[in-house]
Amino acid sequence: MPSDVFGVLANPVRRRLLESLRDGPRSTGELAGMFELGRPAVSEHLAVLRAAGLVREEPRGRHRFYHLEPARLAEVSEWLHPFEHYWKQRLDALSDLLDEDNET
Amino acid sequence: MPSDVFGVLANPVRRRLLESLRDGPRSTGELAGMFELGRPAVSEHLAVLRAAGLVREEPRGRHRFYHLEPARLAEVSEWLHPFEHYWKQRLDALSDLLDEDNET
DNA sequence: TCGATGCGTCGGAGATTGTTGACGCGTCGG
DNA sequence: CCGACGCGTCAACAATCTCCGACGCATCGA
Repeated sequence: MPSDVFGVLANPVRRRLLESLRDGPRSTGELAGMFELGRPAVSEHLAVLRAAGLVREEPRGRHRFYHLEPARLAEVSEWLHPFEHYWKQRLDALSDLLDEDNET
Repeated sequence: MPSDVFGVLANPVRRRLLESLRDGPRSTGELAGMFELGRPAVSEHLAVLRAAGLVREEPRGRHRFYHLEPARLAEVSEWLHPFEHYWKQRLDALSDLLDEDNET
């Protein structure tokens, strides 16, 4: 039960769950059908995502729909930012070498 | 031995190692001194970072200096990008809501 | 050459994580 | 009212991570 966002994203199933939810809310069974995993496993992953505040659940009849709540992903983006400057500097130097008469 | 970048970043010690290396290359012992961890543990973490291509090692006498190699962090940034658009939109909508009415 | 230093690596103990099957609870259709 | 459905949760096992002490290898200083 990783409570920190980085730990949550370390699992590929959880990343794919978040990607799927970008297209709109999905029910548990719908999400579980996308993986070759048992439904309890997917349910656990959804619980982890929920505990981390990355999804919100909306009970609807006997289904439970999960909505994307990507606000906490900003923590990752902020951690990444100081490095971004570094690698973009390198990429810029590279593209300067590749085409010198093009400018953006 | 997580080989994927997300798994590597899941560990707080490895994240702090990368942060330290932003200020310039450091030797193993220098890095190990920053943590309340044994040197073998730090050495293992550095091996993980190296296997993921996030650091480069430069042997120098009996020391081994580690350099930051943040290029692969771009994978995380790229994965994050589609969500970034989403959460910035949500934050704007949130401030709009705060202006007119409140409700729990 | 010899001892000390800096480091990686191996084996194993302990903790954490991932997955499954079985079960219970609420909801819908007849 | 009753059986089927969708779902979460629990106990338990398997796999993975993390850490340490012990060891070996290369390098430096004397």
